[in-house]
Amino acid sequence: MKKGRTEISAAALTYQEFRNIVEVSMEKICRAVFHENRDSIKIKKEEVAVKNLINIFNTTLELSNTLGFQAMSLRDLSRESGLSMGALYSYFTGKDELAKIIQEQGRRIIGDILKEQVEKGESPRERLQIAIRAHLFLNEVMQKWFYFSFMEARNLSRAEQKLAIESELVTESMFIDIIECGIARGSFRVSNTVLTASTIKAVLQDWYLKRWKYLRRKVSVEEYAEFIISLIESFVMPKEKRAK
Amino acid sequence: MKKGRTEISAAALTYQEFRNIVEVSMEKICRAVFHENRDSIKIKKEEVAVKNLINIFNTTLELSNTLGFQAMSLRDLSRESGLSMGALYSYFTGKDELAKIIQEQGRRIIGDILKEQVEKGESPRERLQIAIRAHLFLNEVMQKWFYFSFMEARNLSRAEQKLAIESELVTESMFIDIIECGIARGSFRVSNTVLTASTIKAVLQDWYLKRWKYLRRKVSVEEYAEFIISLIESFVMPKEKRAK
DNA sequence: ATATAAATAGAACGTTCGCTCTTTTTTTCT
DNA sequence: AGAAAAAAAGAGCGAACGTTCTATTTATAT
Repeated sequence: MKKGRTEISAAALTYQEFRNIVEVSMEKICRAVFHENRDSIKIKKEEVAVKNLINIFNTTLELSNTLGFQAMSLRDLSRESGLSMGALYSYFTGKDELAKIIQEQGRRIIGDILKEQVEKGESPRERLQIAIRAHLFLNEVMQKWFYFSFMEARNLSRAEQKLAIESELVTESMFIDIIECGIARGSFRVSNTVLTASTIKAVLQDWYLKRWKYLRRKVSVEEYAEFIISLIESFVMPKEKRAK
Repeated sequence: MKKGRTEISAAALTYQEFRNIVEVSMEKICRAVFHENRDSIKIKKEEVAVKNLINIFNTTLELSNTLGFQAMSLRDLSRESGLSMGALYSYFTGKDELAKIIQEQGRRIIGDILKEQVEKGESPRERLQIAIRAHLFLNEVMQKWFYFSFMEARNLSRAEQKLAIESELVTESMFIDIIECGIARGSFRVSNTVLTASTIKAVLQDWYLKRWKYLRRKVSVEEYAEFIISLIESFVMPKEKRAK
């Protein structure tokens, strides 16, 4: 058994297993984007479209993470992706729509995977642990997307901003539900459920916002996950219940 | 005594007192900017320069917080500040320098105030409480600056980025020192000092990164401060030592 | 009141941007 | 192999940007 890992959540995925799930999701998502936007995408053949969409999304995330989406010109994207300006415009109708699609599809992957994972847990404690690990592993695997999503939210349309905010609150609600369930069952004791859930989100978010820091210090995502779990459990659980 | 406020840190400032300190600092800082850049600023009279610098900085922060600094054109800044393009360029040599000056002066205010406040505390517990409150109160008063500083760090020069990172690490070191001192005196017990300090920074940062959330929920900065203090103390202090 | 200095105004310049459109290249099908 | 369809290429367009420059207005001093 891994250091610091409690037996209680053996059902949860490891980080490696997570990587594969997301890898597969990426292609599925690009295929979905292709089908949903058949009218605006000028490409007919699915294989060609999916291949280039993956390229475009990845290159956009790469460039946006260093320059910012605004500062990234479509000429930059053209050069780095190897596609001409004309070719790019066969895959989306404009720069704004490109950002919109990336945001939407990312939210979809994340929502699906998180929900699926958390439902595996049975006790509130187990669900809390799984939720923290799953969230952090997602942050790690899709780090560029999370960073992009957070930094570029300002430049979206009002409607898109609402969706991003809603998405944040839904994830937070997941933690609120887990905590409330734990309180009802007598295993948790919390002074302020909403602030507690909000704080959990904040420390999880730090993983992708300050990745340079954790990289420099050689903190692994598993190590960080176990630390955050111990921090939160020390706050929400009476000491005698925390023994393994 | 305020709800949730422990007697131990009566020496710490209230939020209102904090507001005044920063208000005064702003004019002092603009006066310093004027004197330090006398060669590049084309304005001769100090009163005129200081008045317009305050205007320019505040308008820039206002616009940058909604649009982003990149997306803010100098024509936007001209319109909103009431100064013409020509006038603007009498106060700085270019858009990049404007961002640089704002970052530098903000760091200066924050560094000065934080250090001064924390030195007031005597016991590690008191210093930890003061540091958390001071940091949060600063985040609140200078919220637009913090948001600007975080969001626009990518677009600075390499040298400026180093300074921003260094500044983050210095603040973190302050928490590390407090915790280590607490451990040495036997009042704290922590599994990982660096990660603990890092986590404190993360939850403090959330206050200005997600201000919309706390505004909507009507959480006051004082309430948030007391919550974070209770969270951190439950993690770093054995239960028996936390009694008031 | 007038001359001088200081500050502001805003048109003009060169560059780069998002985006379009026609031409060329590649692929597919008979 | 050759015709038709699909995809990629990249020059070109108008708009907006940062920046500069000269003309004009405002303040100061004699």
